[in-house]
Amino acid sequence: MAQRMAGADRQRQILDAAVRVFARQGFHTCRVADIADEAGVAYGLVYHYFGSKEEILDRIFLERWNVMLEVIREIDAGDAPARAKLEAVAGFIVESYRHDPDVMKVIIVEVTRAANSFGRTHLEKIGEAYDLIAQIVARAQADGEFKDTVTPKFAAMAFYGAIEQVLTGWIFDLLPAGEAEYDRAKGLVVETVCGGLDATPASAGTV
Amino acid sequence: MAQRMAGADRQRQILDAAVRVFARQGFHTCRVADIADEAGVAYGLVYHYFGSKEEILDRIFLERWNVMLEVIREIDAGDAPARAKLEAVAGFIVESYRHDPDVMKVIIVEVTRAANSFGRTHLEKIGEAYDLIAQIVARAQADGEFKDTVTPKFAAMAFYGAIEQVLTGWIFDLLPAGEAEYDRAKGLVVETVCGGLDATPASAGTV
DNA sequence: ATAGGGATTGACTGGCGAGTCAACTCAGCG
DNA sequence: CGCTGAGTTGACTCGCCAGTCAATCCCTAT
Repeated sequence: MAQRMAGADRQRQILDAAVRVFARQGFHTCRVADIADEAGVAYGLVYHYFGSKEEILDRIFLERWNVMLEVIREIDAGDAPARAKLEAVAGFIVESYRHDPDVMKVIIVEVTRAANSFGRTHLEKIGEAYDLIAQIVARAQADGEFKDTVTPKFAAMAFYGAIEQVLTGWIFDLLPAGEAEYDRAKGLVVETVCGGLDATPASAGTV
Repeated sequence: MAQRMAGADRQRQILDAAVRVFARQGFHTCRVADIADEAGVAYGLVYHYFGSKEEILDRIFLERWNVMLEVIREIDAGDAPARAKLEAVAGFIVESYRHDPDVMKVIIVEVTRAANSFGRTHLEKIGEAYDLIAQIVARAQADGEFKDTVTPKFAAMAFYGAIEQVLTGWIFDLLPAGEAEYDRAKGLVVETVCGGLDATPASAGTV
Protein backbone atom coordinates (compact mmCIF):
# COMPACT_ATOMS: atom_id res chain seq x y z
CA MET A 1 0.00 0.00 0.00
CA ALA A 2 2.41 2.68 1.19
CA GLN A 3 5.32 3.13 -1.22
CA ARG A 4 8.83 2.99 0.14
CA MET A 5 9.92 6.38 1.32
CA ALA A 6 12.81 8.11 3.12
CA GLY A 7 12.47 7.81 6.87
CA ALA A 8 12.09 11.50 7.57
CA ASP A 9 9.32 11.92 5.00
CA ARG A 10 7.36 8.98 6.31
CA GLN A 11 7.67 10.31 9.84
CA ARG A 12 6.38 13.68 8.69
CA GLN A 13 3.47 11.97 6.97
CA ILE A 14 2.48 10.14 10.16
CA LEU A 15 2.94 13.28 12.23
CA ASP A 16 0.68 15.29 9.91
CA ALA A 17 -1.94 12.58 9.96
CA ALA A 18 -1.79 12.50 13.76
CA VAL A 19 -2.38 16.25 13.90
CA ARG A 20 -5.54 15.84 11.86
CA VAL A 21 -6.77 12.92 13.93
CA PHE A 22 -5.97 14.55 17.28
CA ALA A 23 -7.71 17.73 16.18
CA ARG A 24 -10.76 15.83 14.99
CA GLN A 25 -11.19 13.24 17.73
CA GLY A 26 -8.99 14.31 20.59
CA PHE A 27 -5.90 12.53 21.88
CA HIS A 28 -7.60 10.30 24.42
CA THR A 29 -10.51 9.38 22.20
CA CYS A 30 -8.59 8.35 19.11
CA ARG A 31 -6.83 5.05 18.60
CA VAL A 32 -3.39 4.55 17.14
CA ALA A 33 -5.15 2.65 14.37
CA ASP A 34 -6.94 5.87 13.42
CA ILE A 35 -3.62 7.61 12.94
CA ALA A 36 -2.29 4.76 10.83
CA ASP A 37 -5.45 4.77 8.70
CA GLU A 38 -5.35 8.53 8.25
CA ALA A 39 -1.73 8.29 7.15
CA GLY A 40 -2.53 5.37 4.83
CA VAL A 41 0.04 3.26 6.60
CA ALA A 42 0.10 -0.03 8.49
CA TYR A 43 -0.52 -0.02 12.23
CA GLY A 44 2.91 -1.30 13.12
CA LEU A 45 4.71 1.33 11.10
CA VAL A 46 3.60 3.98 13.55
CA TYR A 47 5.62 2.14 16.18
CA HIS A 48 8.54 1.86 13.83
CA TYR A 49 8.82 5.65 13.81
CA PHE A 50 7.53 6.55 17.26
CA GLY A 51 7.96 4.93 20.63
CA SER A 52 4.42 5.57 21.78
CA LYS A 53 1.23 7.45 21.10
CA GLU A 54 2.33 10.11 23.59
CA GLU A 55 5.63 10.59 21.83
CA ILE A 56 3.71 11.66 18.74
CA LEU A 57 1.88 14.34 20.70
CA ASP A 58 5.17 15.36 22.29
CA ARG A 59 6.71 15.94 18.91
CA ILE A 60 3.76 17.88 17.57
CA PHE A 61 3.83 20.16 20.59
CA LEU A 62 7.57 20.64 20.87
CA GLU A 63 8.13 21.29 17.19
CA ARG A 64 5.69 24.19 17.18
CA TRP A 65 6.31 25.50 20.69
CA ASN A 66 10.05 25.74 20.15
CA VAL A 67 9.48 27.81 17.05
CA MET A 68 7.27 30.11 19.08
CA LEU A 69 9.82 30.47 21.87
CA GLU A 70 12.46 31.34 19.31
CA VAL A 71 10.22 33.95 17.68
CA ILE A 72 9.34 35.55 21.00
CA ARG A 73 13.03 35.73 21.91
CA GLU A 74 13.76 37.49 18.64
CA ILE A 75 10.89 39.91 19.14
CA ASP A 76 12.07 40.64 22.65
CA ALA A 77 15.61 41.27 21.45
CA GLY A 78 14.48 44.16 19.23
CA ASP A 79 14.07 47.66 20.65
CA ALA A 80 10.50 48.37 19.61
CA PRO A 81 8.08 49.64 22.26
CA ALA A 82 6.60 46.88 24.43
CA ARG A 83 3.21 47.37 22.93
CA ALA A 84 4.59 46.63 19.46
CA LYS A 85 6.43 43.62 20.84
CA LEU A 86 3.26 42.22 22.37
CA GLU A 87 1.44 42.89 19.14
CA ALA A 88 4.11 40.92 17.30
CA VAL A 89 3.71 38.03 19.74
CA ALA A 90 -0.06 38.05 19.39
CA GLY A 91 0.37 38.35 15.65
CA PHE A 92 2.61 35.31 15.50
CA ILE A 93 0.19 33.21 17.50
CA VAL A 94 -2.76 34.26 15.38
CA GLU A 95 -0.77 33.61 12.20
CA SER A 96 0.12 30.16 13.53
CA TYR A 97 -3.55 29.49 13.92
CA ARG A 98 -4.39 30.82 10.48
CA HIS A 99 -1.63 28.80 8.90
CA ASP A 100 -2.47 25.51 10.60
CA PRO A 101 -5.51 25.60 12.88
CA ASP A 102 -5.28 21.89 13.60
CA VAL A 103 -1.80 22.11 15.11
CA MET A 104 -2.82 25.02 17.33
CA LYS A 105 -6.00 23.26 18.33
CA VAL A 106 -4.05 20.19 19.38
CA ILE A 107 -1.50 22.24 21.26
CA ILE A 108 -4.09 24.28 23.13
CA VAL A 109 -6.64 21.60 23.80
CA GLU A 110 -4.39 18.61 24.41
CA VAL A 111 -1.23 20.11 25.89
CA THR A 112 -1.31 23.70 27.10
CA ARG A 113 -4.69 23.33 28.76
CA ALA A 114 -4.29 19.75 29.82
CA ALA A 115 -1.44 20.35 32.20
CA ASN A 116 -2.87 17.68 34.42
CA SER A 117 -2.39 14.14 33.18
CA PHE A 118 -0.34 14.66 30.07
CA GLY A 119 0.77 18.27 29.75
CA ARG A 120 2.49 18.11 33.14
CA THR A 121 5.57 16.87 31.29
CA HIS A 122 5.71 20.11 29.39
CA LEU A 123 4.84 22.48 32.17
CA GLU A 124 8.35 23.86 32.23
CA LYS A 125 8.44 24.41 28.48
CA ILE A 126 5.05 26.09 28.62
CA GLY A 127 6.21 28.30 31.46
CA GLU A 128 9.17 29.49 29.39
CA ALA A 129 6.78 31.28 27.07
CA TYR A 130 5.06 33.02 29.96
CA ASP A 131 8.42 34.06 31.33
CA LEU A 132 9.50 35.57 28.05
CA ILE A 133 6.32 37.60 27.85
CA ALA A 134 6.76 38.63 31.48
CA GLN A 135 10.22 39.86 30.59
CA ILE A 136 8.84 42.13 27.89
CA VAL A 137 6.39 43.56 30.42
CA ALA A 138 9.04 43.96 33.10
CA ARG A 139 11.27 46.00 30.79
CA ALA A 140 8.35 48.18 29.75
CA GLN A 141 7.56 48.85 33.39
CA ALA A 142 11.15 49.81 34.07
CA ASP A 143 11.00 52.22 31.10
CA GLY A 144 7.77 53.72 32.32
CA GLU A 145 5.91 52.54 29.22
CA PHE A 146 3.68 50.30 31.35
CA LYS A 147 2.40 51.02 34.84
CA ASP A 148 3.71 48.71 37.51
CA THR A 149 0.45 48.05 39.32
CA VAL A 150 0.65 44.45 38.12
CA THR A 151 3.53 42.01 38.41
CA PRO A 152 5.02 41.13 35.05
CA LYS A 153 4.15 37.47 35.52
CA PHE A 154 0.57 38.34 36.26
CA ALA A 155 0.34 40.54 33.20
CA ALA A 156 1.92 37.83 31.08
CA MET A 157 -0.66 35.30 32.21
CA ALA A 158 -3.52 37.68 31.53
CA PHE A 159 -2.16 38.51 28.10
CA TYR A 160 -1.51 34.94 27.07
CA GLY A 161 -4.80 33.78 28.57
CA ALA A 162 -6.69 36.37 26.56
CA ILE A 163 -5.14 35.21 23.31
CA GLU A 164 -5.59 31.55 24.01
CA GLN A 165 -9.21 32.09 24.91
CA VAL A 166 -9.81 33.94 21.65
CA LEU A 167 -8.28 31.02 19.73
CA THR A 168 -10.46 28.69 21.76
CA GLY A 169 -13.45 30.76 20.74
CA TRP A 170 -12.57 30.24 17.08
CA ILE A 171 -11.85 26.57 17.56
CA PHE A 172 -15.22 25.86 19.11
CA ASP A 173 -17.29 28.34 17.13
CA LEU A 174 -17.99 30.55 20.10
CA LEU A 175 -16.51 33.52 18.31
CA PRO A 176 -16.90 34.46 14.65
CA ALA A 177 -13.82 33.28 12.77
CA GLY A 178 -12.41 34.17 9.37
CA GLU A 179 -9.59 35.97 7.64
CA ALA A 180 -10.85 39.42 8.57
CA GLU A 181 -11.30 38.44 12.22
CA TYR A 182 -7.80 37.00 12.39
CA ASP A 183 -6.29 40.21 11.09
CA ARG A 184 -8.26 42.34 13.47
CA ALA A 185 -7.66 40.10 16.47
CA LYS A 186 -3.90 40.65 16.45
CA GLY A 187 -4.31 44.28 17.25
CA LEU A 188 -7.41 43.97 19.39
CA VAL A 189 -5.93 41.64 21.97
CA VAL A 190 -3.12 44.09 22.53
CA GLU A 191 -5.48 47.07 22.40
CA THR A 192 -7.59 45.39 25.06
CA VAL A 193 -4.79 44.35 27.37
CA CYS A 194 -2.63 47.44 26.94
CA GLY A 195 -5.16 50.18 26.27
CA GLY A 196 -7.91 48.72 28.38
CA LEU A 197 -11.63 48.62 27.82
CA ASP A 198 -12.29 51.88 29.64
CA ALA A 199 -13.16 54.90 27.61
CA THR A 200 -9.85 56.80 27.77
CA PRO A 201 -9.34 58.80 30.99
CA ALA A 202 -8.06 61.64 28.82
CA SER A 203 -11.36 62.16 27.06
CA ALA A 204 -13.25 61.48 30.28
CA GLY A 205 -11.18 64.17 31.95
CA THR A 206 -11.89 66.75 29.25
CA VAL A 207 -15.64 66.60 29.76
CA MET B 1 -17.88 -0.44 56.19
CA ALA B 2 -19.95 2.54 55.15
CA GLN B 3 -22.77 3.24 57.57
CA ARG B 4 -26.28 3.58 56.24
CA MET B 5 -26.96 7.12 55.21
CA ALA B 6 -29.62 9.21 53.49
CA GLY B 7 -29.31 8.94 49.71
CA ALA B 8 -28.53 12.59 49.16
CA ASP B 9 -25.72 12.60 51.74
CA ARG B 10 -24.11 9.52 50.34
CA GLN B 11 -24.26 11.00 46.86
CA ARG B 12 -22.64 14.17 48.15
CA GLN B 13 -19.92 12.13 49.83
CA ILE B 14 -19.10 10.34 46.59
CA LEU B 15 -19.22 13.59 44.65
CA ASP B 16 -16.79 15.25 47.05
CA ALA B 17 -14.45 12.29 46.90
CA ALA B 18 -14.58 12.40 43.11
CA VAL B 19 -13.60 16.07 43.14
CA ARG B 20 -10.52 15.27 45.18
CA VAL B 21 -9.57 12.33 42.97
CA PHE B 22 -10.17 14.17 39.69
CA ALA B 23 -8.14 17.11 40.95
CA ARG B 24 -5.30 14.88 42.05
CA GLN B 25 -5.11 12.39 39.21
CA GLY B 26 -7.19 13.79 36.39
CA PHE B 27 -10.42 12.39 35.00
CA HIS B 28 -8.93 10.09 32.38
CA THR B 29 -6.14 8.81 34.56
CA CYS B 30 -8.16 7.86 37.62
CA ARG B 31 -10.24 4.71 37.98
CA VAL B 32 -13.73 4.50 39.39
CA ALA B 33 -12.20 2.31 42.10
CA ASP B 34 -10.11 5.29 43.20
CA ILE B 35 -13.24 7.33 43.73
CA ALA B 36 -14.88 4.54 45.72
CA ASP B 37 -11.76 4.16 47.87
CA GLU B 38 -11.47 7.88 48.47
CA ALA B 39 -15.13 7.94 49.53
CA GLY B 40 -14.64 4.87 51.74
CA VAL B 41 -17.39 3.09 49.87
CA ALA B 42 -17.75 -0.10 47.84
CA TYR B 43 -17.08 0.02 44.13
CA GLY B 44 -20.62 -0.88 43.16
CA LEU B 45 -22.17 1.85 45.27
CA VAL B 46 -20.78 4.46 42.94
CA TYR B 47 -22.95 2.96 40.22
CA HIS B 48 -25.93 2.86 42.55
CA TYR B 49 -25.82 6.64 42.73
CA PHE B 50 -24.42 7.55 39.33
CA GLY B 51 -24.99 6.14 35.90
CA SER B 52 -21.39 6.46 34.80
CA LYS B 53 -18.03 7.99 35.55
CA GLU B 54 -18.84 10.84 33.18
CA GLU B 55 -22.09 11.59 34.94
CA ILE B 56 -20.09 12.33 38.08
CA LEU B 57 -17.99 14.88 36.25
CA ASP B 58 -21.16 16.30 34.70
CA ARG B 59 -22.66 16.87 38.10
CA ILE B 60 -19.54 18.45 39.55
CA PHE B 61 -19.35 20.85 36.65
CA LEU B 62 -23.05 21.72 36.38
CA GLU B 63 -23.55 22.24 40.10
CA ARG B 64 -20.85 24.88 40.26
CA TRP B 65 -21.32 26.40 36.84
CA ASN B 66 -25.03 26.99 37.38
CA VAL B 67 -24.27 28.81 40.60
CA MET B 68 -21.83 30.99 38.71
CA LEU B 69 -24.32 31.75 35.93
CA GLU B 70 -26.89 32.73 38.54
CA VAL B 71 -24.43 35.00 40.31
CA ILE B 72 -23.37 36.69 37.09
CA ARG B 73 -27.02 37.28 36.19
CA GLU B 74 -27.60 38.93 39.56
CA ILE B 75 -24.51 41.06 39.20
CA ASP B 76 -25.59 42.09 35.72
CA ALA B 77 -29.07 43.00 36.96
CA GLY B 78 -27.70 45.65 39.34
CA ASP B 79 -26.92 49.14 38.12
CA ALA B 80 -23.31 49.46 39.20
CA PRO B 81 -20.77 50.63 36.61
CA ALA B 82 -19.58 47.86 34.30
CA ARG B 83 -16.15 47.94 35.82
CA ALA B 84 -17.60 47.16 39.23
CA LYS B 85 -19.68 44.39 37.69
CA LEU B 86 -16.68 42.80 36.08
CA GLU B 87 -14.81 43.12 39.34
CA ALA B 88 -17.66 41.32 41.06
CA VAL B 89 -17.53 38.54 38.48
CA ALA B 90 -13.78 38.20 38.82
CA GLY B 91 -14.20 38.32 42.58
CA PHE B 92 -16.71 35.51 42.56
CA ILE B 93 -14.50 33.30 40.45
CA VAL B 94 -11.47 33.96 42.62
CA GLU B 95 -13.52 33.34 45.76
CA SER B 96 -14.74 30.08 44.27
CA TYR B 97 -11.14 29.08 43.83
CA ARG B 98 -10.18 30.11 47.32
CA HIS B 99 -13.15 28.31 48.79
CA ASP B 100 -12.62 25.05 46.90
CA PRO B 101 -9.58 24.98 44.65
CA ASP B 102 -10.17 21.35 43.73
CA VAL B 103 -13.59 21.98 42.23
CA MET B 104 -12.29 24.87 40.17
CA LYS B 105 -9.28 22.88 39.08
CA VAL B 106 -11.51 20.08 37.87
CA ILE B 107 -13.85 22.44 36.08
CA ILE B 108 -11.06 24.30 34.35
CA VAL B 109 -8.77 21.43 33.54
CA GLU B 110 -11.30 18.70 32.78
CA VAL B 111 -14.29 20.57 31.38
CA THR B 112 -13.85 24.19 30.35
CA ARG B 113 -10.53 23.58 28.68
CA ALA B 114 -11.27 20.11 27.44
CA ALA B 115 -14.03 21.12 25.08
CA ASN B 116 -12.86 18.44 22.72
CA SER B 117 -13.72 14.90 23.76
CA PHE B 118 -15.71 15.46 26.90
CA GLY B 119 -16.45 19.13 27.43
CA ARG B 120 -18.16 19.30 24.04
CA THR B 121 -21.35 18.27 25.83
CA HIS B 122 -21.19 21.42 27.88
CA LEU B 123 -20.09 23.84 25.22
CA GLU B 124 -23.45 25.55 25.25
CA LYS B 125 -23.50 25.93 29.00
CA ILE B 126 -19.96 27.27 28.96
CA GLY B 127 -20.91 29.73 26.23
CA GLU B 128 -23.73 31.09 28.38
CA ALA B 129 -21.20 32.52 30.79
CA TYR B 130 -19.30 34.23 28.01
CA ASP B 131 -22.55 35.66 26.68
CA LEU B 132 -23.50 37.09 30.05
CA ILE B 133 -20.14 38.80 30.36
CA ALA B 134 -20.47 40.05 26.80
CA GLN B 135 -23.80 41.57 27.77
CA ILE B 136 -22.21 43.53 30.57
CA VAL B 137 -19.64 44.86 28.14
CA ALA B 138 -22.24 45.65 25.49
CA ARG B 139 -24.28 47.77 27.90
CA ALA B 140 -21.18 49.60 29.07
CA GLN B 141 -20.30 50.37 25.47
CA ALA B 142 -23.79 51.72 24.85
CA ASP B 143 -23.44 53.94 27.93
CA GLY B 144 -20.08 55.18 26.82
CA GLU B 145 -18.34 53.65 29.83
CA PHE B 146 -16.31 51.35 27.58
CA LYS B 147 -14.96 52.12 24.16
CA ASP B 148 -16.46 50.12 21.33
CA THR B 149 -13.28 49.26 19.50
CA VAL B 150 -13.82 45.64 20.48
CA THR B 151 -16.92 43.48 20.05
CA PRO B 152 -18.49 42.56 23.37
CA LYS B 153 -17.96 38.86 22.72
CA PHE B 154 -14.32 39.44 22.01
CA ALA B 155 -13.89 41.45 25.18
CA ALA B 156 -15.73 38.77 27.16
CA MET B 157 -13.40 36.07 25.89
CA ALA B 158 -10.33 38.14 26.67
CA PHE B 159 -11.61 38.91 30.16
CA TYR B 160 -12.60 35.36 31.00
CA GLY B 161 -9.44 33.97 29.42
CA ALA B 162 -7.32 36.26 31.55
CA ILE B 163 -8.98 35.09 34.76
CA GLU B 164 -8.86 31.44 33.85
CA GLN B 165 -5.21 31.69 32.97
CA VAL B 166 -4.45 33.29 36.32
CA LEU B 167 -6.24 30.43 38.09
CA THR B 168 -4.30 28.02 35.93
CA GLY B 169 -1.14 29.73 37.04
CA TRP B 170 -2.07 29.12 40.67
CA ILE B 171 -3.13 25.56 40.01
CA PHE B 172 0.16 24.61 38.41
CA ASP B 173 2.45 26.78 40.51
CA LEU B 174 3.37 29.07 37.67
CA LEU B 175 2.17 32.06 39.64
CA PRO B 176 2.63 32.78 43.35
CA ALA B 177 -0.55 31.77 45.17
CA GLY B 178 -1.90 32.61 48.61
CA GLU B 179 -4.54 34.58 50.44
CA ALA B 180 -2.95 37.94 49.70
CA GLU B 181 -2.58 37.11 46.00
CA TYR B 182 -6.20 36.03 45.76
CA ASP B 183 -7.41 39.29 47.21
CA ARG B 184 -5.22 41.35 44.96
CA ALA B 185 -6.02 39.33 41.85
CA LYS B 186 -9.71 40.23 41.88
CA GLY B 187 -8.96 43.86 41.28
CA LEU B 188 -5.90 43.36 39.14
CA VAL B 189 -7.57 41.32 36.45
CA VAL B 190 -10.15 44.05 36.03
CA GLU B 191 -7.53 46.77 36.32
CA THR B 192 -5.56 45.07 33.57
CA VAL B 193 -8.44 44.41 31.21
CA CYS B 194 -10.32 47.67 31.82
CA GLY B 195 -7.55 50.11 32.65
CA GLY B 196 -4.92 48.52 30.43
CA LEU B 197 -1.23 48.06 30.97
CA ASP B 198 -0.27 51.32 29.34
CA ALA B 199 0.86 54.11 31.55
CA THR B 200 -2.22 56.35 31.56
CA PRO B 201 -2.38 58.81 28.66
CA ALA B 202 -3.41 61.46 31.22
CA SER B 203 -0.21 61.26 33.28
CA ALA B 204 1.85 60.73 30.12
CA GLY B 205 0.36 63.92 28.75
CA THR B 206 1.21 65.94 31.86
CA VAL B 207 4.91 65.23 31.62
C1' DA C 1 -41.13 -10.48 65.25
C1' DT C 2 -40.60 -10.59 60.63
C1' DA C 3 -41.25 -9.37 55.90
C1' DG C 4 -40.08 -6.03 52.43
C1' DG C 5 -36.98 -3.27 50.14
C1' DG C 6 -33.56 0.07 49.63
C1' DA C 7 -28.54 0.36 50.67
C1' DT C 8 -24.22 -1.87 50.26
C1' DT C 9 -20.78 -5.14 48.79
C1' DG C 10 -17.01 -6.79 45.68
C1' DA C 11 -16.02 -10.57 42.46
C1' DC C 12 -16.58 -10.96 37.80
C1' DT C 13 -17.00 -9.99 32.70
C1' DG C 14 -16.50 -8.09 28.38
C1' DG C 15 -14.45 -5.17 25.36
C1' DC C 16 -11.15 -2.17 24.05
C1' DG C 17 -6.85 -0.55 22.60
C1' DA C 18 -1.68 0.14 23.27
C1' DG C 19 2.14 -2.05 22.14
C1' DT C 20 4.69 -6.49 20.20
C1' DC C 21 6.53 -9.39 16.84
C1' DA C 22 7.36 -12.66 13.29
C1' DA C 23 6.83 -12.65 8.61
C1' DC C 24 7.13 -10.43 4.27
C1' DT C 25 8.84 -6.95 0.58
C1' DC C 26 12.10 -4.91 -2.01
C1' DA C 27 15.89 -1.46 -3.32
C1' DG C 28 20.60 -1.44 -3.67
C1' DC C 29 25.04 -3.61 -3.71
C1' DG C 30 28.91 -6.71 -4.53
C1' DC D 1 21.73 -12.96 -8.86
C1' DG D 2 21.53 -13.81 -4.11
C1' DC D 3 22.32 -11.21 0.19
C1' DT D 4 21.33 -7.65 3.47
C1' DG D 5 18.85 -4.67 6.15
C1' DA D 6 15.61 -1.06 6.35
C1' DG D 7 10.80 -0.50 5.47
C1' DT D 8 6.24 -2.45 5.96
C1' DT D 9 2.44 -5.37 7.42
C1' DG D 10 -1.45 -6.75 10.52
C1' DA D 11 -2.74 -10.46 13.59
C1' DC D 12 -2.06 -11.21 18.23
C1' DT D 13 -1.28 -10.53 23.29
C1' DC D 14 -2.05 -8.75 27.54
C1' DG D 15 -3.46 -5.72 31.03
C1' DC D 16 -6.68 -2.59 32.33
C1' DC D 17 -10.95 -0.77 33.78
C1' DA D 18 -15.96 0.64 33.16
C1' DG D 19 -19.91 -1.31 34.16
C1' DT D 20 -22.92 -5.59 35.93
C1' DC D 21 -25.13 -8.35 39.20
C1' DA D 22 -26.28 -11.68 42.67
C1' DA D 23 -25.71 -11.89 47.33
C1' DT D 24 -25.90 -9.72 51.77
C1' DC D 25 -27.05 -6.29 55.17
C1' DC D 26 -29.90 -3.66 58.05
C1' DC D 27 -33.56 -0.07 58.61
C1' DT D 28 -38.64 0.50 58.83
C1' DA D 29 -43.22 -0.52 58.95
C1' DT D 30 -46.72 -3.39 60.35
